Amino acid sequence: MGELRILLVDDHPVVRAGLRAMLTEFEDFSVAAEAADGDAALRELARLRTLGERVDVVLMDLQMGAGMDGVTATAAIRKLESPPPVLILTTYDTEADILAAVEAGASGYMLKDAPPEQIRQAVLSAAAGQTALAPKVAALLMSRISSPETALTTREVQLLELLATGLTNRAIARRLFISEATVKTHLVHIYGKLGVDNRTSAIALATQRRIIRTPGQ
Amino acid sequence: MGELRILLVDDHPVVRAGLRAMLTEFEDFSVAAEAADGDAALRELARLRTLGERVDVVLMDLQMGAGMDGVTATAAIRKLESPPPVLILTTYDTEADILAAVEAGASGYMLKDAPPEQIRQAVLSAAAGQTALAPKVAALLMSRISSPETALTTREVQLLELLATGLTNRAIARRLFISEATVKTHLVHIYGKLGVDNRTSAIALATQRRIIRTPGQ
DNA sequence: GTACGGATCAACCAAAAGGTTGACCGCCCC
DNA sequence: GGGGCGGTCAACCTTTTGGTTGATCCGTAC
Repeated sequence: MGELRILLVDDHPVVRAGLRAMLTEFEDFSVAAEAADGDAALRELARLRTLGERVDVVLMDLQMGAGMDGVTATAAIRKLESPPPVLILTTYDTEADILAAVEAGASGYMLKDAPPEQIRQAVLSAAAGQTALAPKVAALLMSRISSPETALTTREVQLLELLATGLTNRAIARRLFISEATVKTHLVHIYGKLGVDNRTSAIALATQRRIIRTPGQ
Repeated sequence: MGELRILLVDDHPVVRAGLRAMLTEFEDFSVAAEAADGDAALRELARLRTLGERVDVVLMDLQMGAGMDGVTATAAIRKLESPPPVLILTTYDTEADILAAVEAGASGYMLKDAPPEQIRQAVLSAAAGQTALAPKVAALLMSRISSPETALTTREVQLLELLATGLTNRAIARRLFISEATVKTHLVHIYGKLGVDNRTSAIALATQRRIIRTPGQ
């Protein structure tokens, strides 16, 4: 099928340069375009299509400093007609990131600390319509589907969000028009599900897993 | 002085490839060696010295997946005889990271989302024995010295970081080899400076003000 | 050399949070 | 229409945290 044409999406110029160097060195890869965020990626894709140029794989970071994030961009790309496969290449292997990416329609999920050969293989797999998952990611997905009982209820997530802003139990109770006893009950449930025993570790874990946004917005 | 010889320290092969490509493209730079963590960096430095090879600048990431972290490595390098300048190149611009790096003896602090030209300039500055700071970083340091009474001490920031990981006072005390009483004293000072009265709001505020990074690393 | 600030520790008390048991209600699902 | 689950509440007790006062040690700045 000739050379593989790739669209690089990452907000770090250093990383884009690295991927370009790494991918074009040995294999028959070429970089069709680069973008620093999701919006730019969609623009580039549209531009290349009007020019009649092919894009075989989109290599996408999830965390972008500004502009559209990688998950949103992936979902948008997958809604195009005959969309190119999107391979996620990111730093973090958190549950929420992975689940969000897969839900958005990503064809694979690789980590940036992977050796070049693994990344090249993943790009080839994605281009061939196959799924490419980093070993860590695959393991996490497997363990996740086997234990769904740890999921928090919406009320519990709501509590967790207020918790993260630094409110006391009494303040949370007043905010939600419930009693302090109920707040404590919810917290005990939350701690149990997250496997922690105090509010700060609950916040730390929930933030890590992207169950809530970073404290104080 | 001829070409500038650089030691790259970053746990991501992609980033190392990017820096290599970016730095060697136009300027008279050459990559003396690469390392994936602090231990490897020290080994490479020792190896190059026994070979009589010069290293003009160490380009160092702070966050390493495994092995010795960037701050520890920087401090270790600066303890060598006639140590090369260490230029930090990392993703985060939080107070905690910056202060730790400066204290460890870094010659500069740049962010990975900086344009290539800025990074090249910073490497040149560092090699010339000058200090190179990203604009954001410079601003933070300025504001800190202009209002020292509300500024947290490095020890306090360190405590705050441990706090955000969900550790109890006792656990923090053990981690830092100090008594629980001292931890409580520090916390009271932190609360006073931040204008809060409990640990969760301290974390929320410190995260908002970018004194620390999002909890749980 | 002394004054100051950072870091360390202790003792003490008050307040908040953590943990347990048990209970009631409303809703949805077989 | 009974069982399960999510949400609500109370009483009780233990542990942790918050707040205060006061003290020592060690650098550095003046």
